[in-house]
Amino acid sequence: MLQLQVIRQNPDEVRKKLAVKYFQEPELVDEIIRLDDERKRLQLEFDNTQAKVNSTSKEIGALMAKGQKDEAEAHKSKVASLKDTLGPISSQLEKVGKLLGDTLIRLPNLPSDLVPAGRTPAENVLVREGGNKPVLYTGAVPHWELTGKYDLIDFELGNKITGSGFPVYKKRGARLQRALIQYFLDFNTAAGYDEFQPPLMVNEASAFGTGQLPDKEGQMYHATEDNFYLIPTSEVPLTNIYRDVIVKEQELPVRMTGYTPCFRREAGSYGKDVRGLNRLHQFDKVELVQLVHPATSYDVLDQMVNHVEELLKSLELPYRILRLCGGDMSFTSALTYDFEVYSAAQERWLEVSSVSNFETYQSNRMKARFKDASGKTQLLHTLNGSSLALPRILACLLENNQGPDGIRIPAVLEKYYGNNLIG
RNA sequence: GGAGAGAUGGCAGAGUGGUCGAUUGCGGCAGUCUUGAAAACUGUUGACUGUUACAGGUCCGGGGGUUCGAAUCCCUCUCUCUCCGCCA
Repeated sequence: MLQLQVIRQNPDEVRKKLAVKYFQEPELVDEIIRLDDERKRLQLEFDNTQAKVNSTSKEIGALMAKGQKDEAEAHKSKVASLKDTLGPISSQLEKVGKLLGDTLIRLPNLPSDLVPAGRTPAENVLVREGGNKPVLYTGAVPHWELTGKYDLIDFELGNKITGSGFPVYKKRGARLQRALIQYFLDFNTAAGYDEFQPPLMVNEASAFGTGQLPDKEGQMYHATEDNFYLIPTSEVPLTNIYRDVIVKEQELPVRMTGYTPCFRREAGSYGKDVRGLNRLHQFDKVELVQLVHPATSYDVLDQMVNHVEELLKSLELPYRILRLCGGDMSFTSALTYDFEVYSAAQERWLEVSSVSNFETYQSNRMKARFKDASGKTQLLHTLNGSSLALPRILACLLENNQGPDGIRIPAVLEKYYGNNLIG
C-alpha cells in the first residue's frame, strides 16, 4: 500500500500518477487525507485524556502508600469520570483507523515515471527483440499435438485425476520439465541468488503482504478448513520471508530464487488462450525475488531484465521485451517488463516472464525494512521476476525445434536432459 | 489425536498488581588504551505514533475481561516445546 506520508505531501502528484493507471476512484485521495486528519484529532484527544488517567493513577499509588485514603478515593472518582469520556473516543478512533486502512489499500501502486501512457496491451512499448523466428517444416504442428505424438504430456489423464488445466507430464516430458527446472535454478544461483524451497500454502497475512488479498481471493485456491491459500507464485512465500523483519543495510541486497508449482484458478478464461499449455491451473515456475536499498531498485530491475534475457538467449528462443503501459500494469507494480517468446506453430507471442519493481508498495504492507547507515529504519524496495515459467517455454521449445526427425533439445539443456533429441 | 509446560527487546533470560518500556548477560555501536588488532574499561543500544523540537500516547504472542492502576490476575485464540499415539 502507498505511504500515507507520500499522499499527504503531494496529493496532486498522486492523483496524476493514479490517472496513468486509469484508476477509477481518484476521490479516494482526498477521502484518505480527511480520514487521517480525523484520526489525528481523535488520537490527540485520546492521548491527552489517557495521560491524565496515567498520572492520576500514579498519584493514587503514592497517596495510598502515605495512608491518605480520602484523597486517594477522590482521585479514583476523577479517573472514573475521565475513563467515561475515553470509551467513546477510543471506539471512534478505532472505527476511523480501520476505515483509513481499508481505504488506503484500495489505491494501487503509483507507476514510475518510465511507465508509458496507454490503456491496453497494444500500447505496451517494445524495448527490444532477440533471437530468430524459425521457419517450420511443412509437417509442423502445435505443441498440443506434439505432446501426444511423442507421449510427453497427457491432458486427458489430468482431466480425469483432477480437472482441466492439470496436465500429467510423462516419461521424456517429465524428464524435460525436471531438466528445465534444474537448469533455471543453476543459472540463477550462478548469478548470486540463494535457492529456497518455500511452503506451497500460505496464511492470510502472507497473501495480504504481497497484495493477493484482499480482492484477488478469486484467483487463489483456498483451503478453507485451515484458512490457507495455495500459492499463485513463489513470490508470495519468498517475499514474505522478510515480513516484519528489519535487516541491516550491509545485508542488502537480498537475492532469492526458488522453484515451486503455482496454482491459479484463472476464473473466466476460455478459447485459444487456454489450449494446451497456454494457460494452466497448476504450472511450474522458477522465480527471482530481491529486496534492495531504495536507491538501487531501478538498477536492480535492469539487471534482472538482463538476467532473464540471457536465460532466454541461452535457450535459443525468439523473444521480445515489453515495457507495460499504465493500463496494462498490475495493481501492485511501479514498473513492469514482460518477456514473450514466439510460438512458431501458433504464430503468436506467449508471455513467459514478468519482471517488476514494487518499490515500497509491498514492503509497506509487510513491514519489510532495513536500518540505514544513520540508524534510521526505512522501507525496502521489493522486486520479482520469473526465470522462467515452464509451460509456455516448453510449448515454444517443442514447436520451434520440431523437425521431421524429432524435436531438437537446446545445447544448454543437454547435460540436464541427457540427450539432444526427442525422436 | 491425548497429557503437560511455555510464549518478555537481535539472542539468552529476570520480573506474580503501582516509580517496569521493562534487572542482567551476550551481541551491536561509539570512545579510552594500542603502531594496529584483541583483551580490559566507559558510555550507548527496541518498534510504532506524535511534535519545528520537547512533551505525550501505544506495544511484554493475538483478542477480550477484572482493577483507580496489569508484563504480572481471569477468559479465549494462535503458536512452540516435552511425553504418549499415529505416520512418509
